[in-house]
Amino acid sequence: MARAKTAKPYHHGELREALVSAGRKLLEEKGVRGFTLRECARRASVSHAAPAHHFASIDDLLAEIATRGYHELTAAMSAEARRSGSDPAARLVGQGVGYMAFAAANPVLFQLMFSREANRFEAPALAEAAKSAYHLHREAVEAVIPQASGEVKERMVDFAWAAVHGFITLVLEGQLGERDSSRALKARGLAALSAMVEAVVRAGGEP
Amino acid sequence: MARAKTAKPYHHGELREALVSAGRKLLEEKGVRGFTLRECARRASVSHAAPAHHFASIDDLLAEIATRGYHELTAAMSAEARRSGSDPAARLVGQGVGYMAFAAANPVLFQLMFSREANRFEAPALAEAAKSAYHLHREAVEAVIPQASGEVKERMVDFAWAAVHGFITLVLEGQLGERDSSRALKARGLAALSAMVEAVVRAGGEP
DNA sequence: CTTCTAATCTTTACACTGCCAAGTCTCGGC
DNA sequence: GCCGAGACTTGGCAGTGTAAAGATTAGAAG
Repeated sequence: MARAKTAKPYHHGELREALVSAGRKLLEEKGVRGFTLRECARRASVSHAAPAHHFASIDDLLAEIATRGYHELTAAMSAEARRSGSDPAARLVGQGVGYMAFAAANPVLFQLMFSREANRFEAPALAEAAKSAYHLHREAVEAVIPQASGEVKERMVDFAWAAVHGFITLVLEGQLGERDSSRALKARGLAALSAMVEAVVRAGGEP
Repeated sequence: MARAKTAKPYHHGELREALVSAGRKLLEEKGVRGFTLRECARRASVSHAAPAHHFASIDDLLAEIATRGYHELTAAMSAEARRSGSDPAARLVGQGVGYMAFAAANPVLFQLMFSREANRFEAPALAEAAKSAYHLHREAVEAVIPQASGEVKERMVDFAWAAVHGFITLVLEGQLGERDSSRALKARGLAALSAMVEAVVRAGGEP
């Protein structure tokens, strides 16, 4: 029988993408505990069992969302680093700015990415995506202290990441006093980044 | 009618405590998403609706668990600081050790305490408990750099906490390479703490 | 163009969840 | 002894994840 043009087709066509996109919004709105497969399906205008053909389980969808988050995070970091010129220290600060901007724009996703919930469903693609972000950071730190020993470099890579990541985590959760986390990041983020880079330079320059 | 001694009494007696205790274990076992009110009730050998008389909702129970987590965290920090003697720098390192030990022993709870999920609870007692941990830390940092300006102190309080917190978060999630997070914390935790204190002392000593 | 297969989506079903309402039991004060 | 107030249970409802089976369609094979 002929179907009216406005009727929705039986096959969605890009359901996988639609689910990831809807899921991401839902995640930011309701948090990890409020995240629901059926609601994702609803927002994609599809039956509640449709997602099963694209994701084995709800954790599978969350893993995919987290993986894309890492890709976006990596992109944000390297884009901001590129904008910061060629000075290694400036580039490291730039990467940090990109890191913060992503976290501020996707706070719940950011926490999911760095939570046990994410790594639990062992997804190789997720681990891979996380690793590439790590390597980007490692190179940026090592470029700032090229003359330092391997041991010191190792420590400074950890230290720099920890300082930035910890700062963001605490701000996002409102632990550092400020109510508006986005404003707080802008206001104090650069100071935190500067302190971090300064500490790295000092530790790396004087053995 | 007379009841055998072995039969369980109709009134539990300490159900609230039992639920908190069971819930805490369940949380570490299954994660935030696997946490279930009915399973808590089951583990306390009680009907599924019993918890309602002690906690208004599942978030209420989670908030209570998180609140106690903060109390324990504060206790662990100050106990370890006390063990570290009177030198401010040593005490600050000690507090960090206590912080790390708590996080390593209760990784899921730790993440819950510092997650956006916890902010949705809107529990005054939770906020209060978090604040007291913050003040403990603030005092320890300020004691290391008593001559610094208020502005610098402020920044270093944030910086020190961020560095420690970030380090733990990354280790717990396995981002820093190591598989065994407990081992990684012991192996590299002290180095991270030393780097942090050193940076604070330098920034506070030279205006 | 027809046919057939595989992929996509829907319907139905089941065990589970949080929470609400209405009962049952037991303790503590009168 | 009684009786009210809590503490707890049973039963029920809407919502969840996911498994099974049927409906629909796209796209290849003929």
